[in-house]
This record gives sequence, C-alpha cells and structure tokens, in this order.
Amino acid sequence: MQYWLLKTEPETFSFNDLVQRESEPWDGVRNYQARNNMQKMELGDKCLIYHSGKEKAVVGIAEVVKTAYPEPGMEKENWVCIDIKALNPCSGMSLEEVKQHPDLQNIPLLKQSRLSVMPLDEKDFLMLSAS
DNA sequence: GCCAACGTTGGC
DNA sequence: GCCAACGTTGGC
Repeated sequence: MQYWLLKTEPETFSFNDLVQRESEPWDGVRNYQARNNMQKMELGDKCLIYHSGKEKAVVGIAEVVKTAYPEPGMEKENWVCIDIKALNPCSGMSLEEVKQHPDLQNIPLLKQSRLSVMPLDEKDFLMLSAS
C-alpha cells in the first residue's frame, strides 16, 4: 500500500466533482516527475486530494482503481493517466498548518510546490488527512 | 495582479 | 552542453 497526494484546482475539478462519479481519469499531467509517480501507483493505493488556489487544504481521500495507462490522445507523447475513485471527504490539514508542523517540513508539498503528484509515507498521510 | 520557483525550448 | 527566453503553477 502506497500513499500519494494529488493537487487540483477546485474550480477546474474538485473533490466534490470526484464524489459525483463512479471513477475518474486523473489526466492532463504534463510533468515527468508527476508522471513517473503515477506509473508507480498500484490498485488500492490511497490518495489525498489537495485543493490549490483559495482553499489550500487537503479535502478528501481517494483510491486508485486503475493503474497507469496511456492518456487518450496523448499516446505518442507518452503521457499517462490513472483512474481514482472517491472514498471519503476529510477535514485535512491546510497549507498553513502543514507549514507550522515540525514533522512535515520535508514533504514535497512544501519542498516542491509545483509538483502535482507526489508520494507520501503512511505517517504523513495520516497526519495530513486530519487537521 | 504580482512574483518566485521551476520546467521547457531553442539558439549558439 | 550551456543559457536566455518564455510559459506555467501556485502562493501571497
């Protein structure tokens, strides 16, 4: 079991949008590091959904229901997507809280603010999912 | 709206 | 292979 954090702008696609669907392809990722992370995902891996923009907080938990496959229309460029499914909303940590937490200073969310798909360890996943 | 961080592109 | 120019992301 691996743990991840996925960033999204809620105006574009929110956790609430995810809840309304059976599952959803996580596509449009155009960053190699993020893509490589997606390719490591396995069925049942847990993903925190983080809203960037105004909210800047972890808002829900999802799970991987389909491992990496070529993104439709982007096969030549080797971009991939995965499918996820909402598990439950959560009142997770805000960016502000993350910054103030001494044990979370090294997570990619702070270290690499632009990375949209990043790994977490279990401990960090648990902390981030509850504020 | 601005800007810092960062990735990509293209000229050399 | 280097680096300037440029585009994008995301926080402020």
